[in-house]
Amino acid sequence: MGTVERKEREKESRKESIIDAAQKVFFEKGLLTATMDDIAEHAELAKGTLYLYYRSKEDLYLAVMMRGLVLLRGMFEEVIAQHYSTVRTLAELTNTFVRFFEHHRNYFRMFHFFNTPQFHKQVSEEMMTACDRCNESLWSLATGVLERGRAEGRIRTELRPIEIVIVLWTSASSLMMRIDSQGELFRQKLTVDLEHTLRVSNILLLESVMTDAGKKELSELQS
Amino acid sequence: MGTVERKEREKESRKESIIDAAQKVFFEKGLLTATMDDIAEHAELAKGTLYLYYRSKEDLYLAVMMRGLVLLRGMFEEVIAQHYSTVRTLAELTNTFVRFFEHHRNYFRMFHFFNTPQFHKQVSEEMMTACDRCNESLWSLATGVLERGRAEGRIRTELRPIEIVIVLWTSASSLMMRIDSQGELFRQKLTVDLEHTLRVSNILLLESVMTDAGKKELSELQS
DNA sequence: TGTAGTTTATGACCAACGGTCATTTCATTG
DNA sequence: CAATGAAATGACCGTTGGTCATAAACTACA
Repeated sequence: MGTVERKEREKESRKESIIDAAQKVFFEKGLLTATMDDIAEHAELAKGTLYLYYRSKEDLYLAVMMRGLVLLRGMFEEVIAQHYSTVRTLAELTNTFVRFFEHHRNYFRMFHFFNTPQFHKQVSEEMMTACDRCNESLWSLATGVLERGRAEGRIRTELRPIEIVIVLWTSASSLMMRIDSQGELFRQKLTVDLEHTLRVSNILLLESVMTDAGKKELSELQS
Repeated sequence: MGTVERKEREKESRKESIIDAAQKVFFEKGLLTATMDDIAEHAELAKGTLYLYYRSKEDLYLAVMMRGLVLLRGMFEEVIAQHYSTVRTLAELTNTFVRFFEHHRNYFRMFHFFNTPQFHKQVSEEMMTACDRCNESLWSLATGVLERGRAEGRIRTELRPIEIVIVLWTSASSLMMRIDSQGELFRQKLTVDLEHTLRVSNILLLESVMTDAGKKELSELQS
């Protein structure tokens, strides 16, 4: 009598196929322009059915965004699995984040709304904590590396590892967000290449949290 | 026959009083929750009248936001007028930005939407360029200081002054934005004091764009 | 296989809201 | 005091997120 289990599986796969549809629509139109009717049509379901599986449009949006977080975490894990030196690992993690931005921009864009104040109110408690957990597990990969670097005397101690992650992540994200939305404007009106700004800024930030030993190793890596 | 001039003045003051009403409502409810009916009521006008003066809700929002930009620019100008040394001026500008965040948080919050991709589409061309100009004039205050610092050999040359401004501004803003929306969460769940993170991160960033001479002067200022 | 009972799906419907426009009100002018 | 033009109004519209009474599909058991 595996009926219950089968139902469970079916429910799960239905949820997934709804996310598939939502992803297509959100990627194409963004949060504000996408409509639930639109998603329902892509999912070949009635609108009401969507609400049996997700509490709100925003919940659905976050469900898609979490796929991006999981993807990025996988990329981070791959880097760490290479067992580079601490300093090199940090540099590679930074580059990986930039690569994620370049290759999976649709997912990256979704991260922005997670920081929008008004956005949170539309989201269910469960989905919010699920996202928080996912985000935390991502950051903890980096804090792990930083702790090792601290023990090795490569990382300065003014900031805790978690604080360093926050600074690096926040600063890189917001610069990439700006590239995404205003990159062309900056290039044309101010002749600024924000991609260049991003690369240099990442290096400067990394340097700024490293001891002299760390800086030395980092600069050797650049060449 | 100053009729035309008087009409012009009246129109201007009507626009201002609409912004007054909009400001009250936006401060209280934010962009998404605030409604045009709400603003109309506060302005003691019919909703249709608002649209005689502003093209859209978003235009109105930006009109309020620009007050914040102007206010901040004034604060920056005051700092510069003190004629501190270049390094000290930069440090003071950074602190001023943080102070603006602390004392005028309602304005600061509005800055966020300016970077939201979907947001731009609802905004009229004129309002957009007006904001751009305002923002530019703000940033150019800082680039001016940085250029002087460069000439004095206090500022590194890997990044152009405008790029440095972008990095400092973007990174500080996004950290403050996070403090605003998730500060308590971080304090409770990760025991992280993001205000502390912000202060240190600002110093690290400043250091990272300075030459040794600049760094020396900066560290003397801290004590 | 038939039927009672339960789960899942549906789409007409609702309320809220941004924005419009025909109509009215007000001010200016000669 | 009309005549003319500008400014203000609010009923109205289309869109959209979300709901819920009803229907369809599926399960379980006799």
